[in-house]
Amino acid sequence: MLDKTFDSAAIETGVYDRWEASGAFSPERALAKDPHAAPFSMVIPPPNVTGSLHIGHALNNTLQDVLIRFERMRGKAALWVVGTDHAGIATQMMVEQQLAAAGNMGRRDLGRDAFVAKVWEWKAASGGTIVRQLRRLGASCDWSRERFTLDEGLSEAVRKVFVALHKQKLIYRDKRLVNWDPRFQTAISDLEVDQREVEGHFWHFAYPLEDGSGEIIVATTRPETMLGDTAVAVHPSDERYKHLIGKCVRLPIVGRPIPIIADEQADPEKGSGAVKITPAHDFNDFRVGQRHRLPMINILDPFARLNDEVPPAYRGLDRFVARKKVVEAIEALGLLRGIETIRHSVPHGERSGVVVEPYLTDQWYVDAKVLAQPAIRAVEEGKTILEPRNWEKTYFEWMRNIEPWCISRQLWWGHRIPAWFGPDGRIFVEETEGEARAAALEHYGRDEPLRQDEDVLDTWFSSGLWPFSTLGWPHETDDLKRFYPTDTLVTGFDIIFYWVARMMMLGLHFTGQVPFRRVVFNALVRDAEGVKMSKTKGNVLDPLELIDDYGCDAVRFTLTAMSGQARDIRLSRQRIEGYRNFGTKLWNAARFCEVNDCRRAPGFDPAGVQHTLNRWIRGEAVKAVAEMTEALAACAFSDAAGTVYRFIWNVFCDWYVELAKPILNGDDAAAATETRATAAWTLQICLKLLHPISPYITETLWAEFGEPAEGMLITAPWPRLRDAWIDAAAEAEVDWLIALIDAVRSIRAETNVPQPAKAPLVLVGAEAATRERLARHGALIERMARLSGIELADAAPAGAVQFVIGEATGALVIADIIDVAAERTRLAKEIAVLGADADRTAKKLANADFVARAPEEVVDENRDRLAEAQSAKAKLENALERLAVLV
RNA sequence: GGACGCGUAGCUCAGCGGGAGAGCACCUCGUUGACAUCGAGGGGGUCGCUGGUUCGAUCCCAGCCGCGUCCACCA
Repeated sequence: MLDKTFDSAAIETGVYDRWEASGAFSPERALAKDPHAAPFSMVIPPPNVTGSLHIGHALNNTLQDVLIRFERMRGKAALWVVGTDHAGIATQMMVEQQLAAAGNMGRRDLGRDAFVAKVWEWKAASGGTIVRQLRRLGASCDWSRERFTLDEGLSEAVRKVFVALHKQKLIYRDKRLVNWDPRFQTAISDLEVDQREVEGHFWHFAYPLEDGSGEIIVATTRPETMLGDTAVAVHPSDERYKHLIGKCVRLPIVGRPIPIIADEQADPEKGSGAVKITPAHDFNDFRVGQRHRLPMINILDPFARLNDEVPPAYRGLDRFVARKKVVEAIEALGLLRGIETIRHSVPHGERSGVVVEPYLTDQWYVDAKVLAQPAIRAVEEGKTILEPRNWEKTYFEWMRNIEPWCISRQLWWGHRIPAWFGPDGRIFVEETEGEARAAALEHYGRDEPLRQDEDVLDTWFSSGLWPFSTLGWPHETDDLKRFYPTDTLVTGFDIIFYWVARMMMLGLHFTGQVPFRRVVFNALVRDAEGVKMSKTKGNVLDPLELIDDYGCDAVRFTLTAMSGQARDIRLSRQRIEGYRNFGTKLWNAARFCEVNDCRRAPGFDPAGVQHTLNRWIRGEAVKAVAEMTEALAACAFSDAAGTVYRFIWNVFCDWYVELAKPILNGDDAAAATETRATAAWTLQICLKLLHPISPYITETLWAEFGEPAEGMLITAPWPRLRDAWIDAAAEAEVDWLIALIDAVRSIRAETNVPQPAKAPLVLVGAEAATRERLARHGALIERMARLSGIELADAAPAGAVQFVIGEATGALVIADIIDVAAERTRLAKEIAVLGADADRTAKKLANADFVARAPEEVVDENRDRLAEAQSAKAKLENALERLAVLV
């Protein structure tokens, strides 16, 4: 017996464990049943191991779970690979903070091995948070295949890929400017740099010419970099400076003579037209420096403090302290020529939040340009489809202009780069130290000490291998053969470059196949005001808290329903509440079935139902299943949610159940029996259709209303109904019934007939077919429309309120209650509307161009519309006349 | 500077060539045996603006206005 009230918390407990114990999450189950079951595979965007489930994860994983549950029910060998990402910087930072907070030794004091051990300790103790939370969300991923980007198998894949790319010269070492994060003292990739608008200043400095013949003015937003200037550039065709090219200025403070050079980099339109060149600390200046073979003076240490390349007074100063001091010194020298306050964008480390510095170091790079070509082609050729399709343009744009990818990080937590340096700096890149030694021995002819590269790889390097490394690559495993390429990747568009593009490049290069056939980008979740949720803003909605408050099913349904093609979702508690009510509605519909003994009838065949109502709902079910199947197959999640919502609430509950009541309580035992079985059958369809989105309530109800032979709902077969079960006659009849009941209800409310009062209905001008329908459903109509009886007549009785239903006119006899003036107004309004419609349509049909050019069915449709409007108008006009007679 | 997206009912959004829909909110009525986390009914929109294409434009095209995001650049 179902509880009277629906309590999500009560039904959610235990269900997940039963699913997991049943083996439903693994594809082996489907394969045992059918060894030829088509595979369907997906890999989870691995959440950071440090993470906890935020609303974005909730959305992303709900959608994946909807898909995998749907495909599983469709009988596919459905595999959803799960796992976590070691998240280099994020994790290292978190453990460092915890060490500091606990008053422990810092990372550097601890030393590398001890620190990394601490991180593993932390991972073992607390790394499982997000994984537990995924279970809470109902995610039906295959835990037996859970992976971690730093586990042994994935590490093997990483080493293999690195070494192979190195041997193919697609990974190389280079000394060039990188984005340096002074907080973490590591290089970061271009993608990890955020441009942030800040208040700043634009300082104009005069650099005196060495021969004392004058000065040249340059401008900068970073005055401290002048200590590393090695030239001043002017545009070659700039007449103002032509005579100075080749001369030198004496760099203030430093006293170093530096040349005035001609380079296109200098823009005559900007500032003075002359620009200071600091090759070691500016990306543009670096290129100028290369062109002119200028000295590159690195003036910073890894903490962005000034180093020994600058005058003693500045050494060891923080860059911002030095900045102030340089300005003061320039001013004291009388060389400050102006200060402007400006807003400009300054590069910040996205994780550290500090200003990053262009910094000259040796780093490892991937030649992304080469790897990008097949990845571009695969999308051009449709081997991988990005949805919504307009993301393909963004993808192409980035891929076609891709820059070398800096993959080394000066961190400790991550995949250590498999490169060993010999005493002379020669590098041996091999998968193991043993192989590196062997290579070194061969090269040197004797055993020389080797030192492994201290750096680790960018986290995205290992996540880039995720779709195939998790399936066992580089080994030719059964999983790899069966499940690669994966089918669909559901992810956020914010990581299209970081992750999707890299998986495309690495996947294609190492497997020769695309990593996934379809990428579906889900929206970004924002708060009700459209602001991106963030902890600092305090506008986060915690999905776990929402699950506690409204139930997992409601949260999942809300996220699914709101995940349209739009770029962002504005989530509010109110919205979730609405969908929580939807669950309650289904619960109560099931209770109705229970109370009315609508239980599955063994051997029931929907093909054989006789009663109009049952033939009708059978057809509605066919349509709902078709729509739902199409929507889910196309990842049109919000359409799917809308379809099942309407079918359950507006079709099944609002009409089928209501219309079934008189039958269930009526005298026709055969009809009642058939209706019980049909109701139970329809409820099963409802449960199946809703299950991918709201798995808990449906699984719970399935325990009572499901087919025992089909087992748990999670693995029950998706409904396959016959189109032939759509019965046009039944559809027309029930549509008519609904229209009639709607019309009566509407009139009653508009004319303020008290809710409990009953009135007789007179139908005028009903044709034979309508009379038959009336005979069949009279009792039902009386109940639903609260009528005291239905009669057929040639004319409406005086004082009745009239309305049009098909070819007939309905007359509600409520003379004792009627407000004649109000009724006249009502009729006049209706007539006016119909008249306007008729006029417009008539005008259209009078247009020769329209009749000649519009498709025939549109013209016919308008003719019908005109006829109907005219006929209805005439009937109401007649009613209005009779009303006048009455008065 | 380049790219993408969005402006439709009070709010959030769907529709994307043939007289605009949903949910929530609002108003009225209702404790009939699934459900007041409900039921019945209702009000509310020159579909951002201006042109163009078309027999016909919320829908297609162009321009403009407003909002958002990403990329690049800013000595």
